[in-house]
Amino acid sequence: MTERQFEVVMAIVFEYIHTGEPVGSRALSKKYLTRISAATIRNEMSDLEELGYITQPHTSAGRIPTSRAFRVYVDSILEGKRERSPELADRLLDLKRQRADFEEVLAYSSQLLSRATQTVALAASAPMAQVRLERVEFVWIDLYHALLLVVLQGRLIHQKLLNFPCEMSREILEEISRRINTVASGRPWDDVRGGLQSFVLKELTEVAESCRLAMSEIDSLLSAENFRFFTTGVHHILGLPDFQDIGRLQAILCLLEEEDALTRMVRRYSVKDGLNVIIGNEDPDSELGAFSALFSSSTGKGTRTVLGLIGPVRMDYERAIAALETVWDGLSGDGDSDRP
Amino acid sequence: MTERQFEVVMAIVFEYIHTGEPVGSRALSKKYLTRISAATIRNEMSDLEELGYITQPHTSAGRIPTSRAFRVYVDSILEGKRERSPELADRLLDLKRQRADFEEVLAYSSQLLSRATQTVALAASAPMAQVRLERVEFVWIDLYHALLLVVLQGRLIHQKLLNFPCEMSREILEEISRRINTVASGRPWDDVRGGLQSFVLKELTEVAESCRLAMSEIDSLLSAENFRFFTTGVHHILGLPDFQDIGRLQAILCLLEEEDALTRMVRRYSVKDGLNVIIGNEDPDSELGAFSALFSSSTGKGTRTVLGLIGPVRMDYERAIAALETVWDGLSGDGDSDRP
DNA sequence: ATTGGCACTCTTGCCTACAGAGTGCCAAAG
DNA sequence: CTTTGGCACTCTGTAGGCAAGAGTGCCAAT
Repeated sequence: MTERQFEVVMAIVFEYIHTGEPVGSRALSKKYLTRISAATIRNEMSDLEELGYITQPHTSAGRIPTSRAFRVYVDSILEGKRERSPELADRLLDLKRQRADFEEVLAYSSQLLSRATQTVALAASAPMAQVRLERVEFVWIDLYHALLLVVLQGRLIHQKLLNFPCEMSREILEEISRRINTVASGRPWDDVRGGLQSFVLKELTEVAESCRLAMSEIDSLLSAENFRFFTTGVHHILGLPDFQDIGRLQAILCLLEEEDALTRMVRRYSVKDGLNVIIGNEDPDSELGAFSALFSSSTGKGTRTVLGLIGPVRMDYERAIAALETVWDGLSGDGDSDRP
Repeated sequence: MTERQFEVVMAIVFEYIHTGEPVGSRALSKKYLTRISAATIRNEMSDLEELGYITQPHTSAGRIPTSRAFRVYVDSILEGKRERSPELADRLLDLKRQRADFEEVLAYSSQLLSRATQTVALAASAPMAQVRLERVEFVWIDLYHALLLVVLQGRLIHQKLLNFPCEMSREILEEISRRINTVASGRPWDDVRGGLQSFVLKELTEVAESCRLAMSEIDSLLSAENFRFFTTGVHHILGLPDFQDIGRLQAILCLLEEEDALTRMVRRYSVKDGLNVIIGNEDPDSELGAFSALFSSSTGKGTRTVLGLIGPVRMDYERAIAALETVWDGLSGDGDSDRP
């Protein structure tokens, strides 16, 4: 692709993002590429169509960029340096000042991002296999129930109400906590789970069944699948002019309502740390359909954190990327040691 | 309103619910009221329009029932006895068998109801002012943080991560728990909060600020406003033929995403126990717009539980009411003493 | 009080015509 | 060989006109 073809692609994507309508050669020549005439641009466009960067909805309409063109556009934005949008800075100060529960911070980040970009925002975190336990606690409720609390590094807390198959006194629960904490505190769960299981079971044979239950619940709480999601701003995408036809909206709503689907998506598109951009149906297996997604993710202290947004393919990537990076900085920043 | 007018209203509503189109006199005469002729029905319809039960979208179109007609229709359904739909019974067995966390049961009920009715379902619970505390527990995290657990009757657990303004040792936290539990266990929070506050503060002056924080957090956890919502099935209402026009959808999505708005609505429309039906813009202040809502609610053991669904005004109330009652029975049933 | 008949009204779908926008190609100029 | 202006062609979207269909309102007869 020549330098000039690149410029044409960039101009087409830019114009299309801002108008939503097929872009004609004359408009390009007038608004962006005044040096070259419409006829020349027509020739270039003809070539670009063959190369798969643009398409015509029908003969004698302007051109629409394909996902390939969006990819070029987005990559070009990502290459350059962006400055963080200053409007969000104030809000981020609040976010850092209130040293709240990390889950609250996630929820707030999601809200912030959604409002800033007018798209659906999504924040999530999940423990990794290498996560280190701070402490495990059983809060006795009654003879058959206890609340299992797993405190991870960085004040992340996971919990589950347990229903034991046999009677469990307060003392036995304390005994189990003590044993688990002795072995597991400060160590990666993956390293201790094997030894711990046999150790606890051997010592406490009369409540073995309940112990096994407790161990397996800790296991599933700490499994890498166990993302906790915060989605915000679904109503924003209803207002977009792109989605008159409701079918696509329905598809994305189904996706957002099903935690399994979200998990699949997040696991698939945040494999490498940092900012990932997934465009429309660039990947035919994605469940995004006519939507694009940006994900920023990182792994720290055994916890995987993801912040992302989902919007129309024809979204203002420049603004979206800037907003995501700003909020991400606030979320993962080492402001006051609130986070991995 | 005469007996025959009532029949006409019922027939119009029934037909409109099932076709979605204005109902003409001829169709009524043919399908529902074969004894009387179309002309007679036209006369009745003319009267019913004056009475405000039906409207014409334009001259020479069929009639559309107003919210007043829907009210008559729904009241007539509610008067009769309904049998519980047997298809849901199997699922409810599962729901009862797994004696899970009450919040999990709520979430599952919401899913069940949503799937059964193809509408948005909503389940919620909140403590009442008269709620009795089972126990209060502080789980020490570090010198400045603890997890506050408030265990209510019926194994309902509320929690909040606290961030203390001064150092709090494990021992002090245990001391505070012990004091609170001595006074508050098994008693209504409203009765003890006043005395408790001064009692705890007097004894533990050096950590007074932190104690005050803890007390006020318990207060807000137990405030009647503090509903926990589970909404499911938003994608269903996108498929409905009624909402081509996206504006109304956006309104309802905003409502569903904002907990404050949901709380307002639930508090307003579940004042009396049992089944409440709110129709379209029968109440001009409601934020439902073009939607109807059914709410079933009850107060038991100091906890208010609400199960409801939101669908188009033109919804199949008969099915919806049956489904809601079935799931509600399962949710609030005394199956195995899991609930208020 | 009820009913059949008839004129009137309003929507919907369909066809045509037409303006507008954009391309593709060609021939001329650089 | 590249660039450019010109021109014919194609497709969309909109507006107007027309006919069919559905439903009402009214009136006179039962």
